[in-house]
Amino acid sequence: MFQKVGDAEFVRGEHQVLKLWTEHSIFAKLRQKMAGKPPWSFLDGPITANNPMGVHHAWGRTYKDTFQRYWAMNGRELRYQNGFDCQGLWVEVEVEKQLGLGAKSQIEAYGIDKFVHACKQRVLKYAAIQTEQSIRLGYWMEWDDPAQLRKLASAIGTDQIVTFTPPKLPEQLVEGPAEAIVAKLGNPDWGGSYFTFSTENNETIWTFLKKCFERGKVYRGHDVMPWSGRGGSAYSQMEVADGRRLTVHRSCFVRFPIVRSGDVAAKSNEFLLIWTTTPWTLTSNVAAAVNPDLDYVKLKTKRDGSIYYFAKDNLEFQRLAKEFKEGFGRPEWTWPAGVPKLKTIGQFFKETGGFEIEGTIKGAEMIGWQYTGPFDELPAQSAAGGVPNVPELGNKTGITCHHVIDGGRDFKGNPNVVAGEGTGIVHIAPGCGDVDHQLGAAAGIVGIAPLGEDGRFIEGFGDFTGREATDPSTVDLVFTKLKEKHLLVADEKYPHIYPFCWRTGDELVFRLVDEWFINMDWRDEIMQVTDRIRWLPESIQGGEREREWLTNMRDWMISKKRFWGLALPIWINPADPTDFDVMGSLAELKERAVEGWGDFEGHTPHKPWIDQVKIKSEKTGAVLTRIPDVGNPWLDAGIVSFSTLGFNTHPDYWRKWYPADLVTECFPGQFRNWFYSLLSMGTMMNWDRTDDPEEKKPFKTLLGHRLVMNEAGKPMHKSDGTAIWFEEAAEQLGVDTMRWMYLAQNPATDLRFGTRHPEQPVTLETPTGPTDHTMDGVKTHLVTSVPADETRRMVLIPLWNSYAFFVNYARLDEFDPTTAAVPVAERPEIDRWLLSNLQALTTGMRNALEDYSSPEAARLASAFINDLSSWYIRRNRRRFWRSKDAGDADKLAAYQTLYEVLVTLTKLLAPMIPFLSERMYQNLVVNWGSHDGKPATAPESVHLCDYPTADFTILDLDLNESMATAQTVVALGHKLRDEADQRVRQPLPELRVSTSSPAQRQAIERLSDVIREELNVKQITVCDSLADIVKYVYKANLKTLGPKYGKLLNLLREKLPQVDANLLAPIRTGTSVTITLDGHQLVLAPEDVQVGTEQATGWVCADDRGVQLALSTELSPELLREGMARDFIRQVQQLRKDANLEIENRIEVFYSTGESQIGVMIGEWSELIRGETLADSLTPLPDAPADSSPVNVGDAKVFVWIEKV
RNA sequence: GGGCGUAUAGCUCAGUUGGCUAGAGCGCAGCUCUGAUAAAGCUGAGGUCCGUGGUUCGAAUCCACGUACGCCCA
Repeated sequence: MFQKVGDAEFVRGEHQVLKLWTEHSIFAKLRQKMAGKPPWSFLDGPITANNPMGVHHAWGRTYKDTFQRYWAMNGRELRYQNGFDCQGLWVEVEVEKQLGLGAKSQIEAYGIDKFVHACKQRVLKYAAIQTEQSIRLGYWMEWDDPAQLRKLASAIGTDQIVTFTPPKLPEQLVEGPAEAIVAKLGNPDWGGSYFTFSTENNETIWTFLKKCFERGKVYRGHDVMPWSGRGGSAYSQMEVADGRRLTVHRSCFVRFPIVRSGDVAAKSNEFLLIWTTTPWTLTSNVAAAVNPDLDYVKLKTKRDGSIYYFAKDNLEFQRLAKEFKEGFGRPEWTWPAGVPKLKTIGQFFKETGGFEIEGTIKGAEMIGWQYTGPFDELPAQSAAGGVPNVPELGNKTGITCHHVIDGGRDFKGNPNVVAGEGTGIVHIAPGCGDVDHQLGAAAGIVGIAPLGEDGRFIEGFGDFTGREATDPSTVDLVFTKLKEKHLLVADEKYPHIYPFCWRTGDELVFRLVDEWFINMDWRDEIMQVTDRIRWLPESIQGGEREREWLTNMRDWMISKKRFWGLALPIWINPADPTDFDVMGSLAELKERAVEGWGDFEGHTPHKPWIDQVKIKSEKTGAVLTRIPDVGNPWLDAGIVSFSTLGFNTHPDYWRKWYPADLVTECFPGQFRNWFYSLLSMGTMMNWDRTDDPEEKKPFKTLLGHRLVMNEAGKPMHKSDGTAIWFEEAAEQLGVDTMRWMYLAQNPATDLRFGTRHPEQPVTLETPTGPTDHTMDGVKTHLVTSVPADETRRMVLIPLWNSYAFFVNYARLDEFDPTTAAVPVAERPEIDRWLLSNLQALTTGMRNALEDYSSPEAARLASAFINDLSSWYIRRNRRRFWRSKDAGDADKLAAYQTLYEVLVTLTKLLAPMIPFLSERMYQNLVVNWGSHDGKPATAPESVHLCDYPTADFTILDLDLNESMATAQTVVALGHKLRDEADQRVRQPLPELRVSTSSPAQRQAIERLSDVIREELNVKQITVCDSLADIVKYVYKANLKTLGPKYGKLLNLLREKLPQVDANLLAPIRTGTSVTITLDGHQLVLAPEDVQVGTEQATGWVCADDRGVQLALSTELSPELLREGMARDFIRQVQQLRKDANLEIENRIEVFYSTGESQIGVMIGEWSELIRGETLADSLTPLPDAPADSSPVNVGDAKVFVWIEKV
C-alpha cells in the first residue's frame, strides 16, 4: 500500500533520504553492483581544503555527481574519488594567522616541523567539513569518515598510534602514527579522497620532474619576479594574475645629467628626462633606454637654460586621459578620489618659467650617450660585476654602464620603449624589473639587485640599507635626496594597476631572484594534446583560450621559498650551482643517500625532514644538498591523473582509468592553472611512452562553468557578509532545488544564485536540531533566491503534486501496480500520448546527459512535467474519481499509465535530483512491495535502477504531433472564449475548424473529444472551409518562394493578398494553383501560401500554425442553465475545500436565492450537482446563515452553504 | 596597448542553414480554471534586435567600421 502523501517539505525529505541511504548502505550496494563493469573515468579537480564550501563550490560538484550517477545507472564502474588540494601558500597564510606568526623568520623560530604539522592539521580539519557538506549535497563519493579525519588531525605531530578504517576495507583496521596514515590517504588500495600532500602524489611529481630533467628542461634561473617581502617568496605568473589591483604610487620625473666629454665630474646643463613609478629603483639605475625610431625633442627651459631630451610626442601628451574619464578597465577600477588629473610634461615646464624647443633628433642618435646616475655615490653602484657579482662582467660597474641603450623589441616585435606615458626614455634597473633584466642581459651591462628576501635594501645602499622598498618613507628619502642633488623635476600621484599578493594583499616588488624553472620550449607538444580534447561549453572556445595561454606563457617557475609544499627533488652542489641532480623517487633518493636518510625515514617527504638527506654528485663526487624550496602548487594538482591512478604503483589500474572521460571545473583562471598543469604534465609523463597526442591526453572532455554571483549579478564576498555558505543555502533552499538551478543554468554564463541578508540571522533546522552557525562557526543568515523559488514552483512542486495526486487516489482505490497491465494499444489515446512522450523524453534525456548538456536535460524534463501536470492529469482527473468498479479497464489504464510515467520519471531524474526522486521511488515502488508482503524484486533504491531506455514500439511521433495540434486548438479556443467574454464553464454550441494540412485535420478529428471537453463546446465540426463565416487571407511563404522566384518575390508578396480568393481556394485543400501577376505565370504549391483568417461574421475566429477556428457564441436558455449548473458545482467544491473536507466526505447542500431561474436550473441538473459534489441533499431555504455571502451563479446571486454528513 | 567574446522587452535570457507579424521566464495589468497543487492556464501592455554603412529578393542573423560592456594577456 502506498503511504499518504502530504506537503513536499523538501528539506526535511532530503534529510530523511540521507538517513535512508546510510542505513541501507545504498552507495556501497551500487559499488558492488557496478564492480567489474566497463569503466567510466571521472577525474576530480582537487578542492582547496582550506575553508568550508560556499554555494559556488556546489555548482561543479552537482555536475560531477549528476554525470557520475548517470553513468552508474548505465552500468559503468566508477572510481568515485574526491580530491583535496592540500599544499601551498594559501594554507600557510591561514595557519600563520591562526598561530599569530607574521614573517618567515617567526615561522622558523616557531619550528618548521610544528608549522608543517599545523598545516596538515588544518587541511584535515577542512577536508572533514567539506566532506560533510558534500554528503549533504547528495554528492556520492568514496568519502572518508569525517570523524576519522578529525581524529587523524588531532594526532598529527604526536607519537600516538592511531587506528584508521580505509573506506575500501571496512573490515580492516590500519594502525600507525597519524603522520604515516595521513601520508597514504586515498591510495588505490584504501580508497577515499586523495590528498595532494600524500607521499604518492609528491613522489609522482618527482617522476615528472625527473623526466623534465632527463630532457634537459630543468634549470636554475635568475629572473626578476614579483616578490612578497613579508611572504619571502616569489610569485609565479599564474599567481600574479589573481592579485592585480588599482593603486596610487608617487611617481617622479628625474633628470640624468649627460656627460659629453667623458669627464664625469664636468658640470652639465643637458639632461635625459626619465620617469618612474617606483622611485626606489633609481638607486639601482644602470642604463637608460630609448626607441631608435622615435623622435626626441631638445627642450630648453627659460629659467636656467637647461636642456632636456625626451620623446617629442610626450610633450603635450594627455597622460591617462582615458583612464581619468573611464577608469582602468574594470567596473570597480575608477579613477581614485583625491588624485588630481595628470599634467602634461609641457605643463611642468610652463609652470617653472616656460621653454622653447631647440630641435628634434632620432633616438638612434642618442644611443651611446653617457650620463651620471642619480645615486652613483652608493657603494653598490661601484661594485665590479654588479650586485650580486657576475664574474663574466669583469670590472664593469653600475656607474661605468650609464649609457643610453636601444630599448629593443619584445618577442612579438613591438618596441619596448614607446612614446605616451613617461618620457620615451626608460630608466633601466636590471635588478628591479622584468624587461630591464632581459635588456640588461642582452646589452651586457651589470645588474644591481638592491633587495633581500625580506624586501629590504641590502648592504651597499647607504642610507637605504635596511629600509623596506614598499615603505612610503623610502620614497620620501629618495625624493629628499633627489631634491638635494637638484635632480627631481616633478613628482605626482600616479594611479595604475600593480601586482599585490593575492592572499595577504601586500604590495609586491620586483626582485632579482634565484628560482627553478621548467623550460617550456615543448609547448607545441602540449598544444597538440590540447587539440585532441573536447572543450565544453563550445561557446566559450576553451581550446582557443588554452592555446592562447600556451602560446604566450613563459617558462614555468616551479620553486617557492616557503615551507609547506612539495619538496622539490633537486639536490645541488652548494659550491657549484651547475652541479645538480633531480631525484625521480624516494627509492632513488635512498639509494643515492650518503647521509641523513636515517633522520628522514619515518617522515613524509616534506620540509624540514627531507632536507636532512644528502647525496653524492655523480659528476663531481661533491655532496649535494636539497634546495630549500618547495614546489608550485599547480604541480600538486596537475599530477593527479597519474598519482591517483597509481601510475608508479598500479600500472594496470592506471591504464584502465587513464585518460579521464570527463573533468569539470569552474573555468575562469583554470586555463593557466589546473587545465594547464594537467595538460603539460600529461604530455611530459607520456613523452617516452608514445608520440601520439591522443594517447597522452589526460582527459577527453572538459566541461567548464562560470561563476556564482548574487541575484544582482555582482560577486559575493566573504568580507562583507554576502557570500552564501553552503549549509545556509542547503537548509533554506533545499539541495534538490540548488542542484536543479545549477544543472539548468547555461554553463557559459554566470549564475545569479540568490541573496544573503547579513542583517538577518536565521536558525537552521537540521536533523541534529536547530543551529544558528555553520560548521566553521559563522553565524547563519537569511538566504533568499527568486530563481530557487521559481525552480520549486515550476518544476519540483508540479512534480510532487502529480505524484501526490496519484498516490492519494491510488490509496482510495486500492490500486495494485502488480495487476496485469492493460495493453498499451488498448489504452485511450491520451494515455498512449503520455507514454509516447515519455519515450521521447527518455531518448532526449539520454542524449542530453551523454553530451554533458544538463540544461537541455532540465529543459526537456520540466516541459514533460508541465505536460504531465497541466495537461494529462488535469484532463484525466475524472477517470480517477469514478467510483470503484472492478471491471473499469479505462480507470485501470489511467492508473497504470500514470504509475509507469511517475516511476520512470523518478529514474530519469535520479541523477539530477537524487533526493526527491528517491522519496517518490520509495513510496511508489519499494513501499508497495514491503506493505503487500509480496517479494520485492525491484531495487531498493532508485539509484540502484538502470537508467530507462526508450521503448520505440510505444513511441508514436504522429500522436505526439497530433496532441500538439490539439493543444494549439485548445489554446486558440481559450483565446476566442476570452475575446468573446465567455467563461469556460459556460458550454458553447459549436466549434468549427478548418485546416489545409491533412495531418492536422486528422489530428483534430482523432482528438476531438479532448478538444471538446477542454473547450466545453457541444460539437466540433471539421470543415473544408470556413468561407461562410470567415474571410481567408493568403500570404506568400517567403521561405519556399524566395528560392523559386527570387526578385519576383516582392511582387508576389504585395499582390498575393489581392488575388481573387476563389482562385486561391484550392490551396486550402492541398492543390497547387497557377496565377498570373503582371504577366508572370506563377505556380503556387500549398506550402508556398500561408492561409490566415481575418474577419468573423457572428462568430469569433482565429488562426495559428495553419489551423483556423470559429467559435459560435449563440447561447440558448438550456446552455445558459447548464453553465449555471457548473458554476453552482464549482461554488460547492470551493466550500468543501474551505471546510478542509476529505475528498471522500459526503455533504448536504443548502441554498437561498430570490432568482427563479435557479430553481429551474436545480430541477434540471440536481442529479449532476449531487453526484459531482458528493451531496446527499440539495435543499432551498428561505434564509441564509448570517455569516454566508452570496456567490455568482450565471448572472444570479445565490447564497450557498454546506454541512458535513 | 593587444587578443577573444557579448550587445534582443523593465529584469534574466532564447532566437537553428538569412524568411513575413522577433520569442520564453520573471515582473506588471486583466481574465479563466481548480476533488492534486505552495498552483496553473489564457490574454494584454511593453522592442530603434547598440549605431552606421554594405551584401541580398529579404538581415536580429552574414561582412566592415564605430560605440559600450565583459574576459584574457601585456
